[in-house]
Formats: sequence, C-alpha cells, structure tokens
Amino acid sequence: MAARPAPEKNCEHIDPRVEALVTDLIGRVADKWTMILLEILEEKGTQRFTQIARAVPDISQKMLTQTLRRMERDGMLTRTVHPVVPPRVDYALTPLGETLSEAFCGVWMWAEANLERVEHAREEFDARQVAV
Amino acid sequence: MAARPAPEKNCEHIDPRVEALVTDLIGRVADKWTMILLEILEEKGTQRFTQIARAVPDISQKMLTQTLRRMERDGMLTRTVHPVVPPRVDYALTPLGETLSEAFCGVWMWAEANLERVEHAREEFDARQVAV
DNA sequence: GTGATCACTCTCTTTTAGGTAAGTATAAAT
DNA sequence: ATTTATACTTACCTAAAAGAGAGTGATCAC
Repeated sequence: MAARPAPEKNCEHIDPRVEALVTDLIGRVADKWTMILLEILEEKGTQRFTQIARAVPDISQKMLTQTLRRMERDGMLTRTVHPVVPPRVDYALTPLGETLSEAFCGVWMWAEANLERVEHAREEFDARQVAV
Repeated sequence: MAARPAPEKNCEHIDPRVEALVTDLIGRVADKWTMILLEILEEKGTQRFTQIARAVPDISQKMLTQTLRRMERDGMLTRTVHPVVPPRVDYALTPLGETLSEAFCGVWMWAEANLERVEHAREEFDARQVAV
C-alpha cells in the first residue's frame, strides 16, 4: 500500500429496482433513533428497556418501543422476554445489527470530525442571507 | 492527517455535549433526500436544478429546493447563479460534501449487501406475529 | 391495602413533512 | 402576440410522525 488508494468510491447503483429497494431500506434505517439505539447496544451490549430509556433521556417511551420493535422486525436485534414479575425484557444486537452499526460508524466519525466546519458554513450562509 | 489503514471501530462518544451536537447533525444529514442528492452529485458532478430533478423523478420541486438550500447552508454544496436568461444555477459538492458522501458509502453498501437478510427477517417476524 | 416496579399499550393532541398548484421575471423563438 | 424555458417562491392542504399522559397486570415489600 503506497499512495493511499482512496477509500472505496465504487458507490454505483446499476439496477434501478435494486436502487429503489436500497433507498427504501436506507429510509427506514437512516433514522436518528435507530442510529442511536444501534450505538448504545453496540457500546453497552445487552440492555433492558429501562436501561436504554435512561441512556437516551429525551426519547419517549412510545418512540423507544416503536424503534425497538421495528429494529427487531428488521433483524437488527433480538428481544427476549423473561416471564417474571415485574417483567424483564432484554435487547441485544444481532450480527446483522452489528454490521450496520459498523457501517454507520463512518457517519458518526464524519459528524464528529466536521461539526465545526458545518457550524461555520451555517454562520457564513446566514450572514450572507442577512446581508442580501 | 495520517492515512487510515482500516475502518476503525472505536465509536465512543465521551463528552455528552459533543454527543448531543453530533446527534443533532446526524439528524439533519441522515435524511433520505440528502443522501440521494449527495450521491447524484458525487456520481455526476456539477448539475443544474432541472438535471437533478430529472435524475430523481419522484422528488417534488419544493423538496428539491428545500434540500438543496439546506445542504448549501450546511456547506455540503455550492450554488452558483449565472445571471442569464433563462436562469442557470449550478450545484456542485464541496470537499465537505464529498467526504460525507464517502462516509455514507458504507451504509449504501451495507444496505445493498443485506437487503435480502432484512427482507427475510421481516417475513419471519411477521409470520411469528400472526402465529401468536 | 398501599405503593413500587417493569414494560409496555392506548388515546389524544400537536408538530412536521410533504404534495399540488399557481405565480414571477426575462428574453428569445415562432 | 404568444409561447417556451428556467429556477424558483408562495399559499394552501393533507397525512404522517411524534409527544404527553393515563392506564394495565402481576407480584412483592411494607
């Protein structure tokens, strides 16, 4: 490996049917809460409902349930109900969920690395708008 | 910046303030239309308004304008107005936009690679639900 | 018997996203 | 004189997403 051969740019989508399906899947998966839950489960491993709720303080119960359920349906995580009282439900990423979490890692890192650049761009844009 | 050999896995967020900002940025950026426009501009280079509209047939004028404007504000792309009649406006990714496009590349590839797995998971889940 | 715990579900209301359609300015072509 | 083209903006409307808050069922501690 000599002069760094550019990090994979072959993002080509040939088949429009595949592209439509991929776009649809992206639409479901590239969602704020999904990304956050993915990250928490990746980071902390198996968690139960209230643990996740505490880790993401500004998510409503409704959104948490909804997002977890959709992720379960999509095969991102497993939901294990222990028939005890009070109830205990464990959530854990599947291998599929782990790979998605890794795929999003690049976006998290981009966001972290470029926060200031984006802030700066916004300020400049807004200043320009006011000026005109 | 040193060359990065392998996609790193250390997606740790320490500072909660940074995390909040990053989450917010992700929320703005991880949007269906943004991702699609990013990809089109990356693939085809500088494009004008109607060219993009034709490339994304199911986007409305309103959404296209809105998304382009937000992306301009966030520093993803430049908007160049040529004072001619009829008007001509060119859109091109900035280096910042290009890096984001690359970051999303991993997610596109994940989606393409795992479409069937997700489909399968959904079928199984739905079957389970009906059974219960 | 009262209250706490857990993981929800249900209902109601507000907020946001997004679509449709019309209007605008200008000059060149017909 | 009318039409065409471009890149929008504005107003209006509907549907979907999201938030708030109450309720549930079972068991145990007090």
